[in-house]
Amino acid sequence: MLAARCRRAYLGAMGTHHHPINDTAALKDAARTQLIDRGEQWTEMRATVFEALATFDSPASAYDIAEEVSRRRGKRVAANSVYRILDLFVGANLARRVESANAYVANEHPGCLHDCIFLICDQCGKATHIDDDRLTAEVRDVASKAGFKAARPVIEVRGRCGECER
Amino acid sequence: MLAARCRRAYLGAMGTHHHPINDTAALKDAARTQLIDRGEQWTEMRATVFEALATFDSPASAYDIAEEVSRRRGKRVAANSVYRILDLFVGANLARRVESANAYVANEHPGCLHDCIFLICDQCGKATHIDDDRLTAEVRDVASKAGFKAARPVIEVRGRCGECER
DNA sequence: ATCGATAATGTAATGTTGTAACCTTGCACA
DNA sequence: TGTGCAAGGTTACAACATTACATTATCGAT
Repeated sequence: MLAARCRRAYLGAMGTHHHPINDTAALKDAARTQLIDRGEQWTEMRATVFEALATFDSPASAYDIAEEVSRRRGKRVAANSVYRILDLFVGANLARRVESANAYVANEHPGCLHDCIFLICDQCGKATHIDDDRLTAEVRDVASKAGFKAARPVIEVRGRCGECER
Repeated sequence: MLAARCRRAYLGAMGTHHHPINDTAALKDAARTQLIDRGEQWTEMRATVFEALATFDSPASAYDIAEEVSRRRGKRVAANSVYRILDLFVGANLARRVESANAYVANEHPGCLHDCIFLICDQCGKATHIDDDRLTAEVRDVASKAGFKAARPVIEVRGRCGECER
């Protein structure tokens, strides 16, 4: 199962590591399990939002997602409903917010709680996700040395991805 | 002069360092010089926007700034005028955008081009700015190793400042 | 000094992102 | 059966950002 696998990776090494790539179905299932474990419900609506989110290949705005969910459900779903669910997902580590894009991505390894690093291409808009616990620990450390209690590091690198750079 | 002083600090060491604190007048003067050096005009409007920006003690939204500028000029100044000038300032390193707050802060050392790290307090809203070239270089390096050409690292730590934590 | 080119700012409208308040539905369980 | 609560719907609005086009200011060339 995804979460266990990730935990192993997380505990095993403090350096950069990778997560297996998952198809949407497995990812969705992992998300469902994760949410239920937290005592939350896995409803049709939430499932649809998660699926919609997971099928975008770039960070998607809440409005993008609302549109996709509306399409899938065959009826208009308002943005604020989507926001509620996205907030829930972010809180449960099923999704992440990309601050510099006002957009969201599915967490490829639900339940893992790394601080994460996003590389966002200004050309094609795609975001890739890196885990580097040593580096994020350093960011927290620098904050801490400044007398600041870090709750949530936001590390997002804007630039050009390999594809677009070529 | 500020810029020269900063350049020395920047070239001199690749580690954490600090910049002298400046009063608004000196800061404004440094900003003016910096902008003129880039072949841009230093107009009344721009001066007012810069002053307004510099007097906020937390990151200010474009609308906050528009309001303050309106007050100072005694007539309504529209948000888009402010956005234009803020974009110019950001491009000239006179100001920075805080992505996770949709807001702007004056650059305390105009003309310096560090990647910067912000610590933003979720309680009081204040942002403090840290330069740590070693750490930001590492962030760029991690991106680079992933085949990504880093243009602009966004490193913002959300949490509690020393004041609020007490 | 004035003319013309260009840069800066104004005006109005609109698009996008995010929240708040309140209502309805459906389900669990006394 | 009722009643309590979580999820989601509806409506309205607040906050952030951009676009297109008109007007005014600035500056260099003459």
